[in-house]
Amino acid sequence: MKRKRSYSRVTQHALSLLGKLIRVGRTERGMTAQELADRAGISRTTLYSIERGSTGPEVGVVFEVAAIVGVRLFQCDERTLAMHNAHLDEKLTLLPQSVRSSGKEVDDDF
Amino acid sequence: MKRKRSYSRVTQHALSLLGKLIRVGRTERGMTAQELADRAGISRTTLYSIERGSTGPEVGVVFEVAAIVGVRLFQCDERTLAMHNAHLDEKLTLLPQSVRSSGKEVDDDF
DNA sequence: TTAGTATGTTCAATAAATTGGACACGAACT
DNA sequence: AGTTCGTGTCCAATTTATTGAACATACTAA
Repeated sequence: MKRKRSYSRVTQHALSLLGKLIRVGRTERGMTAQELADRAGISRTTLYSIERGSTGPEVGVVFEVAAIVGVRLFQCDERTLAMHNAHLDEKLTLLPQSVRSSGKEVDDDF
Repeated sequence: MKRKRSYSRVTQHALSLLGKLIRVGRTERGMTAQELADRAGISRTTLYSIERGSTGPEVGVVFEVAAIVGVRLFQCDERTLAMHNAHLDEKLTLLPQSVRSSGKEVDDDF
């Protein structure tokens, strides 16, 4: 079966933006594409498609590259990241483990 | 050649966090995993691995799923996203188009 | 200007993700 | 209680991304 997908504009814009942020970050740090690719453990070809904002590359790789050039996805450091993680774990235990018909609104900051 | 990769903690934490945010968002909206998967045009299996914070899934798909359940990656709407995009385009034209490799120091502060 | 690199971009071979199916288990509803 | 449905998780077949090589172009420093 063919795997044809569509991506919303938000997604495309977000990816395009991320790619540009990575490119700017890389250039500002004086790294060549090859250097950054080596550091992230990927090929220059893949980095190229990431900087182009392609939808295909693996999340892990994209996040890694972003981290290397100082682009923080959640605008916070690792400590804060871990903290939010822990907090969400709590929250997840409070939510119903299985969605039946219609669960509703809980609200939380962040 | 086998593709063995390593992921920094920041990346792992970010992915873990994102997965949890997606799961919380989905649950709060009363969607089943299958519903969200259908909506994103992916299989439940893939959504599962996204919610688990796997590094493998495609960025595009992960971003799409996030968007559907209301998780904003850059903490802003599509308008702002497009604006930042345009701004970065300007910035990119100002930066040198090519980086000279000079064995320069890069600080990995993450 | 020229030599030496960095980048844009393509492509076939290879490695890996995605898929639907399957199953057990647990939670929610009557 | 029993039953239905959502989830956790594994799998082989299929679809896809990744890679390294290759090349042209474009930029930077001498």
